[in-house]
Amino acid sequence: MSEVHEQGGTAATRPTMRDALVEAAFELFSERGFEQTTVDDIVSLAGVGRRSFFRYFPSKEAVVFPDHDGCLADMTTFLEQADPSGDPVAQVCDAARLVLRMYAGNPSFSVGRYRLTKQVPNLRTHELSVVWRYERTLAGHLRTRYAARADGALRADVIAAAVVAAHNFALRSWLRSGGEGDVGAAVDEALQLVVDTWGDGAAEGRSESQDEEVVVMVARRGTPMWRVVQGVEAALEQ
Amino acid sequence: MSEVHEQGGTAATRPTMRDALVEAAFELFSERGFEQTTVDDIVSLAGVGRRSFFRYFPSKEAVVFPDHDGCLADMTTFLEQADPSGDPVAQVCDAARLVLRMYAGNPSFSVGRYRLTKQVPNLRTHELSVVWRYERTLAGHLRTRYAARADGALRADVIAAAVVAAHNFALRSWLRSGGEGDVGAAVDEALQLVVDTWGDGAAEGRSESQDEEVVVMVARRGTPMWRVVQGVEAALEQ
DNA sequence: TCGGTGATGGCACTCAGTACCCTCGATTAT
DNA sequence: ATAATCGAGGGTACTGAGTGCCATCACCGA
Repeated sequence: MSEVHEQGGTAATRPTMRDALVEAAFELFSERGFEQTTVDDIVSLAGVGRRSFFRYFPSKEAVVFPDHDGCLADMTTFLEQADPSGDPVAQVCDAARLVLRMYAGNPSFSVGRYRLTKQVPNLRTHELSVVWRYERTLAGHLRTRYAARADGALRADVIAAAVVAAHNFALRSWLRSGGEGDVGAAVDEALQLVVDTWGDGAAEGRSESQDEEVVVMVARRGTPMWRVVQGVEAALEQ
Repeated sequence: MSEVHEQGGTAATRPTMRDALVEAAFELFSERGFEQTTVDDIVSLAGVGRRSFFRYFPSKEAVVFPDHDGCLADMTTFLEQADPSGDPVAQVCDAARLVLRMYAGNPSFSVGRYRLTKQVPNLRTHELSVVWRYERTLAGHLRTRYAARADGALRADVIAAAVVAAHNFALRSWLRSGGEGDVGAAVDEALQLVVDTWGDGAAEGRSESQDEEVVVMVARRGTPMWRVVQGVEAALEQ
């Protein structure tokens, strides 16, 4: 387990300039707005050259989301190390909680950023692409775990979208409140809906394990046969 | 029911210039790529002034999605006119099918656009914001319909995300294939997963109709598959 | 001390997007 | 009929994001 993703090498050398840029950017963004702030304004406040800004951030929007690259990498390694026999839905929920932890770890920054992204269309769009990468990462994990199922890829995409939606629902509610209350509990509650619906021991009726010998398959009349077989197969052969 | 959203007034006057720009843009995009094409290239091929391009499209990316504004408006009116007593999940699925119809109504255009958006990050991001508007529209409908439930807003967001994910799963598969096969059926099948999970008469409390609707198959773990299939088949198809 | 490497600054350039103003044609009021 | 108005489009010039290229400087191994 490496450190919590200090993307530089030896701990304290790299962050200086990058952090200075982020700090300067947020100072200007919050006092005069995103679109009213030019990159030249940021670099002159940070006391660095203009060219250096684009060495650290690919665009002016990216400086608003400086921590997501590392978090995405953390999520990726987390899922790679996940137990191949555990409930994949629970695993992607835990992966989503990594993102939450990042937001909750810096409430004032997160709330400030939220207010900013809410107002600036460009930032909203950029946030969508950030969220999209998380969602694709979760979906990728689920796809490999559901590879045996005929509808595995579809299930993976749907569940990943549901997890992200539930996570964002609770997160945004917390951000809207200004960072008051227990986000962790709120996200747990929201994700519970997804786990109850899609996780192991939910849905098409593996009736818990009251016996360990019996499997119950529930299907609506008219369900295509292949779908039934799939469900039974998944339950029996796992 | 107005016409299928001819956003101009008297049918044939408006489209000329807008369509000419779209056509010119796609010709250049497909032959030399999106980023290698400037707005000046487009307007000179279309034979119009540069300023006119930005009168019709707010950005260079927007010309790639010329039909989504109208489709979003159609979706909005469709949901406004939806039966307040019908299954809201089925309604948002039908709303999603409006988008599908737009894609399916012009396969070659849709496939060309897909190949483009797959390669160009800027276009992928722009597509995300387009999809996001659809999702928020669906979620808004579900929120009003689920207003009575304590977790209504959460359910609305999760279901909307699931519908969009299922729709896009089938749509993208079709686009990847170059437009071969029956998209409608594929989307129906994908959305069925969502309806089965979240729609009226699914999951949580639909024990009231368990008699004529549901079949329960009980088997011991280790039962040969053919025996299970036999039993289920007998129960389902009698 | 020299050469290499990586981080940074500076300059110039392209191009998206916008503000402002012009032209032209059609409609309408006087 | 002429003038005023208005809407669609063209043209010019400007801002600012993002990039390519090169110079500089610090550090480091030989």
